[in-house]
Parts: sequence; C-alpha cells; structure tokens
Amino acid sequence: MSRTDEVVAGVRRMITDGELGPGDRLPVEKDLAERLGVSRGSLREGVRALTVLGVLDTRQGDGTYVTSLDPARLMSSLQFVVDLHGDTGARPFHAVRRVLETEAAGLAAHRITPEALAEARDVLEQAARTLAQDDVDHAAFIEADTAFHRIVAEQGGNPVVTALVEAIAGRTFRERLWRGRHEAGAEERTQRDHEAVWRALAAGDAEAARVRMAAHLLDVEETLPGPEATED
Amino acid sequence: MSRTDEVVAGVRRMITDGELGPGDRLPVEKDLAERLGVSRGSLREGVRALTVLGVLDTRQGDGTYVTSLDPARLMSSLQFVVDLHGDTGARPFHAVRRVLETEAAGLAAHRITPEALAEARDVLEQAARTLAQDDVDHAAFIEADTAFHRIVAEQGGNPVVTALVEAIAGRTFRERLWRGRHEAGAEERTQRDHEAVWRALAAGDAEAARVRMAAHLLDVEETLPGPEATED
DNA sequence: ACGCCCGGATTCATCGGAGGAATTCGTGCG
DNA sequence: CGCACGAATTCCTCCGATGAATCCGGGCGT
Repeated sequence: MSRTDEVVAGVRRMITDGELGPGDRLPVEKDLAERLGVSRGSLREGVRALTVLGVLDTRQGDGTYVTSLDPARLMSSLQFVVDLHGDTGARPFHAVRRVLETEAAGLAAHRITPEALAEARDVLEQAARTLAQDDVDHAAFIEADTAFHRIVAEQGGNPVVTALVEAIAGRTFRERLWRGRHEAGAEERTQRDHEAVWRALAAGDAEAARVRMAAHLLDVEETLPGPEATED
Repeated sequence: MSRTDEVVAGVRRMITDGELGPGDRLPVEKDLAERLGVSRGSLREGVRALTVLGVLDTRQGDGTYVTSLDPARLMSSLQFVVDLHGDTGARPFHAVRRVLETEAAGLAAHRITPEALAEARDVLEQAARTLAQDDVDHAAFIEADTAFHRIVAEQGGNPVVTALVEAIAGRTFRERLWRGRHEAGAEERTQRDHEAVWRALAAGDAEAARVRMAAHLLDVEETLPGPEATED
C-alpha cells in the first residue's frame, strides 16, 4: 500500500468515524502529514485524489474542507470517465440512462411540483419556438432538451438517479448524441416525445410517463453507433 | 485552473486524440512534466488522481500505463464514494441498484449461457446447504448471495450496468445491508426469492425474471433505514 | 547451447526545503 | 464607523536528492 493510499484511507477513516463531517476543515498540510506519517508531497497526492473524487475541496490561502458529500458532487467524477469512451462505447451507457430516466419519469408523475411542471412547460414552449424559426438554432434546442430531461430526473426525487443521469448524459455525451441525429424530423420527433412525457406527468399517470420516456430514449438509442441489437 | 488540472486535461486529451490507447505507456515523468510545462510534483499529483479514477496504472520501476478503460475499472472508484455514505443514505443507492438489477435480470433471461445458469444453480444449492446447518454460517450465505447477484448482473450483458451494480452493492454496502436483516426467516426468504429468479431465468421468461428480482430487492429495501416510502 | 545469477540502468516513490500566490483577519487611519 | 493596508495563515509550485522495484543484458556454470 503506497503512502498516498494510506492518506486516502486515513481521511476516509476520519470521515466514517465521524471525526470529519461535511463542511469540516482538515488540519493544515504539515500537521496532517505528520499525523499520517507521510511527507507533504505524498499527503498532497492523496488529498488531490480525494479532491478529484469530489470528497475534499482545497482553497488556496484558506484550507482544505470536506465537501457536502452529496451524490451529485461525488458522481461528478464519473462524467470524466464516461466522456473518455469514444462513440462506439456510448450504447451501454445510454441503456443505463434510459432505464434510470424511465424510472425517474414514473416517480416524477406522482410527485412533480406545480412549479416544476410549469417550468417544464416553459422549456417545451421555448423549444417549439426555436423549431418554428426558419433557421433552427440547434444549440438552443439541445439546451432545451437538456433542461427538460434534467427537470424530469430531478423530480424523480432520487438524488443518486439524478446525479448518475447527469454524469452519463453530460455535455460531451449529448453533443455526440445529436451529432448523428440531424436527419430531417429528428428534432420535431423529440419535441413530440417530450410533450407526450409532459402530458403524462401533468396527468399524474406514472405508467404513461414511463412508457413515453422509455420510447423516447429508445428512439435516441437507435441512432447510436454500435451493434443495433446484437445481430450476430 | 491548477497545474494538476492541466495534467489531467492533458492526459485526457492525449487519450481522446488517440495518441494514447488502452495498455499504452506514458512518457517518463521527467519528459511528460516538461511537455505539459509542469514540475514533476504537479505531474505526479495529476497522474495519481487519474490512477485513483482507474484511468492510469503506475508500476514502480516499470512505467505508467493507460488501463483497459473498461467500465468495470472506471467505475471502481465509485464504490469508494458510495461507501462513504452512512446507513441513512443507503436507500436511494439501493433504489438504483434495484432498477438496474431488475433490468439486468430481464435481459439475462434471454441471453444467459447454460454455464452461467449451472453456476447460479450451484451457488443456490451451496447456499441451501449453508442454511440447512444447525449453526448457520452467515458470512458464507452473504458470499453466496453476492455471487448469485453478480452472475445475474453479468449475464445481463451490459458492462456498464454490471460495473455500476458492483460499485453500489460492494462489500461494505452489503454488510450494512445484512446488518439489519438478521430477523428470523430473512435468509430463507432471500433463498426462495433467488430460486424464483433462477427458475425464471432457466425458463427464459424475462418478465418473470424482472418481477422476481424487483420483488426481492424491494424486500431488501424495506429493511433499510430512512423514509419508508415518502409517506408525506 | 541452455539456464541461472548478478549488477547496471531505468523508472516510479518518497522525502525535505524554499519561495510564491491567495485568502483571512486584525489594525490603524480618515 | 467604514475602508485600506499589511501581517499571518494556508495551499500551490518548484527543485534536488535518495530509496525501491523492475527490467535487461552480460557472465558464468553445466
């Protein structure tokens, strides 16, 4: 076990033991290094690793703190590794996205707030206006698409689901997604799919919300490269 | 942007640009540091962070290599952050596990190999023998429980699902899970649930496999602490 | 010729120290 | 009382040196 691993394990223990909690400040580098029996260099490597993982947050001139440890924060590092995969590997990731967002849509049907419902409607109307223009602003439509999906995922009420979806369907992933979807009618179809999901949410119909979201994401998935459906 | 972030971004770019691929060796610390315009210390912090994320693998006396970049490898860091959450935060994680494993069970029904089916049966028989003893070996049963779920998840055929389930339902999480399940009959019930899933898989009945797995995991979920079902 | 041992070269791991940069907070002035 | 200034604190970056693990090729014996 390397010194750095000892640092990671040590900080982890300090958190699980309750010595450190969200928002708490760590001892200064010199003290913590001495306490863990490592040099400042090794300590910094471990702290940096935990920073990348979203566990710690260092601020120059201030100190090192434990983050909120929210799933959203902790899963953000996942986006990095997802984006590392090329276009060919996108399919299994999108399948996970589909399953999770479908579940979230079903849950959201029963618990979506009036405010979120209204916001989702506004997003859809904005998207409709974008599509009505002669020269469609594709970037703006992608923005609206992202916003709609985020609202639904959030209203599912499971922060882990929200964080995972956010990590998988991040910026890079979505751009890849739409790169292969510029055939005629793709955006209009997406718009109709979204509206169908919205109606199901407004009606509080969980089953309809599930089916609509699943169908929509299956549509998207078919445009991805890779084995269509293991046709071997 | 800190020097370390530049290192992470630089290596990421080298990978996405195709300059580096799985198994490839990175330049030695001195050269790479010079190329990225940072000191060896900063370089090491960045490389270490990528090592923790499962992207790089350093071997003393040999060199630094890009890993296979398999989802299983890349998601392993997720287990660390999942385990960081206490018992109270386990419920949303388990909900994700339930949804993903349910999907995997449905997929597995159509594509499980005879070998995997036989291995799963062996695991279940082993578990049954464990339960038949006067003094039940709980650790052995947990082991069999883990093995059964892993086989089903793997046979779902989606490596991302497998990796996520593995990360969420890791060792620490499972131990927490069973800590609150030592009431009489819990293990026997689990065994019956598993056998029902197995029969569905053997019959190639995807819907049955889904339902059985979902019901089993809902059972488990009810024993977790936290809001029963948002009864507000 | 073949296998084994050993020593040098290579590479990462760890350490210690020094100066710089950003933040915080108390002090003193207006 | 408000504000600017500066000292203290803390993390950031760099440099050089030593140790540890691995790899590779030469030399030796059989």
